[in-house]
Amino acid sequence: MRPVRDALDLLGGKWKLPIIVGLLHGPKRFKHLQREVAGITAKMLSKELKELEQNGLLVRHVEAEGVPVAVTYTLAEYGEQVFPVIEALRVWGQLHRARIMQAASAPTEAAT
Amino acid sequence: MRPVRDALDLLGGKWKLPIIVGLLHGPKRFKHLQREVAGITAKMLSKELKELEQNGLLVRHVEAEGVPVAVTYTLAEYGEQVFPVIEALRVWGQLHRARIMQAASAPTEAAT
DNA sequence: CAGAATCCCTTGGGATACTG
DNA sequence: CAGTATCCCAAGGGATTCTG
Repeated sequence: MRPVRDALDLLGGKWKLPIIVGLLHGPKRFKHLQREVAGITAKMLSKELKELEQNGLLVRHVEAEGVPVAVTYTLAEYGEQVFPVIEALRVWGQLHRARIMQAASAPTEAAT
Repeated sequence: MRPVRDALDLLGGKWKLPIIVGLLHGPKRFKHLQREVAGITAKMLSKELKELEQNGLLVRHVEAEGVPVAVTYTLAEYGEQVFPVIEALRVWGQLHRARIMQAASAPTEAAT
């Protein structure tokens, strides 16, 4: 149980996992990432990225110092390791969706 | 991504997963479960159990109507399916612990 | 025992405006 | 573009007390 709590401490909350998902397919810029993670505000994204970076899950890289500065975020190896967690969630989430659909289309006993 | 969000909606938060872990090894009474899930208050446990039951993850069963009434909570098959998620979290959590330990005992480059 | 009720504080997080 | 700063509300969650 303890390891599970540890993981939950680092990956818990509304945004951590979705952000990691957004970075699974390669580095992304701040703005791009914000578009990827539907609904997140700049404030939250900034805050969460900071935490994920501090825990070594991802790496922040300043690409260009120009006036419109360019920064990219890349998943660290350590961050990529959470992939199985995401996969497990995805599988269960699909199971859930199927379950809901079925319940809606087959009110065999309950309703009436 | 959508399925992941769905799963997060049902399993997210501080207590849902720990409660499910507590029920993995068989049915438990309210009080027993509260002891199992370190730190949870009766209020939270009650609230979370209600939500988990409504989503079909577990089943509430009144064993005895006596004065000291007895109620047990059992993981439904649907709830057992989240086991892979918990396992993935546990594995990652252990990886994390190992990483922290190593960082603390081997300040090779960084420190000094 | 199993939980509901009340009170209250803390945190998450959205909106908007501003800066390097 | 990549954030930061401020304001502010709603939800999360703890402590305590009460009841069937």
